[in-house]
Amino acid sequence: MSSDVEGRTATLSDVARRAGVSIATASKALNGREDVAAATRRRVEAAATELAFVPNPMARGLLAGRTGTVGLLTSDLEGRFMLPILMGAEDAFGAGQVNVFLCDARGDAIREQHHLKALLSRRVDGIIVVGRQTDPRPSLGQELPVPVVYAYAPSDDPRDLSLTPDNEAGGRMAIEHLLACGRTRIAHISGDPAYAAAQDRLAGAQAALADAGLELVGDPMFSEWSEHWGRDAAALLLDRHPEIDGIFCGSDQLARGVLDTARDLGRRVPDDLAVVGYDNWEVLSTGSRPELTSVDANLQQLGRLAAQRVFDAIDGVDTGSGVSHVPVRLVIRGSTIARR
Amino acid sequence: MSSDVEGRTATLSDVARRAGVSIATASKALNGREDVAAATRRRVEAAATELAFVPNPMARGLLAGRTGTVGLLTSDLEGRFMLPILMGAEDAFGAGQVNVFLCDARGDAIREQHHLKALLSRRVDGIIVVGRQTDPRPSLGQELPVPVVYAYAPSDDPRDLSLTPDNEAGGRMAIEHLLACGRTRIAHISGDPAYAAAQDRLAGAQAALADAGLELVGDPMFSEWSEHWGRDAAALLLDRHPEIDGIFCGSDQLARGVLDTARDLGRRVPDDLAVVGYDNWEVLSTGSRPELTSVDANLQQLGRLAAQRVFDAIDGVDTGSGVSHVPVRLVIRGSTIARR
DNA sequence: CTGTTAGCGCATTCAC
DNA sequence: GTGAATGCGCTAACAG
Repeated sequence: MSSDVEGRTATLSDVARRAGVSIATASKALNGREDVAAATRRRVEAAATELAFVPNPMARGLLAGRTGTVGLLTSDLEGRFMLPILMGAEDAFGAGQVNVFLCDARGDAIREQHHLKALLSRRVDGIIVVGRQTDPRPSLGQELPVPVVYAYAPSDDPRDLSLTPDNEAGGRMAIEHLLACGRTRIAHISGDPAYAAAQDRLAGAQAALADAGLELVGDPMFSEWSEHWGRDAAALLLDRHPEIDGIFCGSDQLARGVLDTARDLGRRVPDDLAVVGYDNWEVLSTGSRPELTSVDANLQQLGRLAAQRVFDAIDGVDTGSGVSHVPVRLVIRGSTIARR
Repeated sequence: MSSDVEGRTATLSDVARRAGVSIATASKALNGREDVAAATRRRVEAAATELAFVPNPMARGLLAGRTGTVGLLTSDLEGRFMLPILMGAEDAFGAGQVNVFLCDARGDAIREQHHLKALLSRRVDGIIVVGRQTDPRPSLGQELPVPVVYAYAPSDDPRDLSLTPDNEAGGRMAIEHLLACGRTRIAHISGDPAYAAAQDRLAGAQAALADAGLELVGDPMFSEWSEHWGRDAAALLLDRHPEIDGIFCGSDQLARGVLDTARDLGRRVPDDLAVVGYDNWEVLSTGSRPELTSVDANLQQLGRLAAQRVFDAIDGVDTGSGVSHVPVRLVIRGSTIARR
């Protein structure tokens, strides 16, 4: 910032004047076009460096139509799922000289439209739409002038490209791990049954049990995604089905509640009762006693992938469409396998 | 997006043509300037609406020298403090037609410089620097062409403007509440003593106790910001000082650990032991049994304030400098006052 | 009150 | 090889 011309930040014409050439030549030289003499190019480049010249992206964008920016349109920044996705996306874009506009719709469709307009008017090159649940959300439509990728919450229109965690695989994985730990009398506690996430995880769990010739003990316990419900549901379940030796929970909060109740009832975890959570929300999963085995949705990876897809689409690569399920992984801790 | 002209997004000249006026008149009408006949204005506005006209910020910025964008430079998106600040800032800016560039330095000074350059080359009108601790951080310098406000982590240069939570007031508040609840034998458990936050909260607590002619019971217990340490520290404290009737914790995680230990030892909360946490991290503070009284740093408010300061500075209002301490508030729940 | 003119900073024809 | 001219979309002067 030190070598500005008269306090302004340097412009291309400043560079041209200093190098003793025309604006057009300076432009060509700096943009690496061929039809410019090597010596001239060096002079221009030197001048640009001395003036700390940085092309004005607005002037450039006005012509080119490409801005090197993308929009991140989140439905609601609150909630723990946004952040890792945001990080992944920002990371992937940042590495590619692209800057990210962050827009938070606060769960409001009107505001979302407003932000969408703002992003388009700024001529972003692409948009990632991040939802806070894995339930399908309304598509932004097919008429947009830039590629759009939906992350976490898939679009309800199959012509769109969506990336969402593979909750069914997560459910399978949790059960298969419990089975591998020798548990056969397994129950399931989850949150709001209206969530696709709750249903998908349950479906995966039931499929895995069926493969082993087993069934859930008791009915799946649905209510809300809270620690309180985890405590209450566990008390009810263990009272009615004392034989239970494993519980798969639809979230880490629920699992924390289950651990609490298990302790109250004198059930040792993992010896008497193995517990698996979901989300791998570290503050919960590593703060508990014992620490919590949990399914991790690889959200940061999901964010990076979404960014990659947007990149590809911008470059004209066909990225396909439909809902793509991103693999999840199981993080094993003391609530299923005792530490020595 | 439906009424675009020939597939392009509508431009001012499209609007002007449709309204049967000149471009300049259309511009004036839409920008609310006075010297336009009411009827003309209505015609232009109608045309703009029909064409879904949105002014191109790049063209606009090219003239104004102002882009209507700000940079949010975070040291590390991870961690729970960023999000509310981000939300507050995004909210405040979004309301003012300003869009936010999000840059995450990942705790790396090199990457921070790189992002700073990118932001400046995009001609942002201002920058908010968000740090993840309340310890002073290196200033970006005084030579920047745009106003900078530091949020959460203050700058180490008093010529900069910084907003940071008033941790000392938070400490005072917690103790005063415990005193008001009739507790007089109060201990303190905190995290890493190298954090300014830990020291400031302690200082506030000690000052409040001194005002009441009291002292902390035992030494402040410092180690790490974890639930595990909360459990261990509480066990140690209650063993050595069984008379303790109140514990002020430097974080909600610590407080959760304390609650756990209290239950193990058969101490009823809040009857035998009142517990105050810090941060009001809802997943922790409202999931516990009983729910946790906690100091809330009003981070969203802090983000909004920071945005407001940047606005003011952009508009040439003198925003002063130095570190400004944003008030905190106490959220009272069952861990200090029993619910009926 | 309205329209004409000029120019923000840059990349791109097209003559020279 | 180089430079003069044109225009991206818009707003600020001024003239009518």
